[in-house]
Amino acid sequence: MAFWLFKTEPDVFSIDDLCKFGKADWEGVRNYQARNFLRDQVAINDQVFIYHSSCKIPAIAGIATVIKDAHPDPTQFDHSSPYFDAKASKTDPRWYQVSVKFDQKFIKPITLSQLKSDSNLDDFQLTKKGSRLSIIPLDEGHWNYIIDTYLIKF
DNA sequence: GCCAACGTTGGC
DNA sequence: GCCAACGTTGGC
Repeated sequence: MAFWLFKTEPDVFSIDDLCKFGKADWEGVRNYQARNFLRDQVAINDQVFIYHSSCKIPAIAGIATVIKDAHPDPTQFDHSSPYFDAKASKTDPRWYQVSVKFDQKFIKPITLSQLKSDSNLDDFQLTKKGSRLSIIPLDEGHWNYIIDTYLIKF
């Protein structure tokens, strides 16, 4: 089992949407490095931090679990989709998605500001300046550290 | 294969 | 809305 952070703009798709629908196809990833992670490494049962970006308080908002590994992202073939890609074909798909299920929404999101000020997370890609990757791997140590340190326990 | 121009991301 | 950082494109 591996650990990941998936970015999403909450105005487009939020942890609340994932909670409401229960599961989702993680569509619309249009960056080759992120695509390669999705296609080659993300596996069923992997754990995923759902991260809200481009919003008032950027933060890890909850957790999801991978329920289906890579398959072609159908929005690349859909002319009416903002994710349409004229250079992709069904015989030679360019973009992939995985499917995730809702696991939990944090009562208190773990903010980027918190993570950035933690020197134990200096080598976490998310906290690095100019990090734009939307699918970020993290090791089990980082995953557990973040949960143990920042998740409010009840 | 280099690199300038352009486009996008995303924090602030 | 600004802009730094990064990714992509395309001429040469």
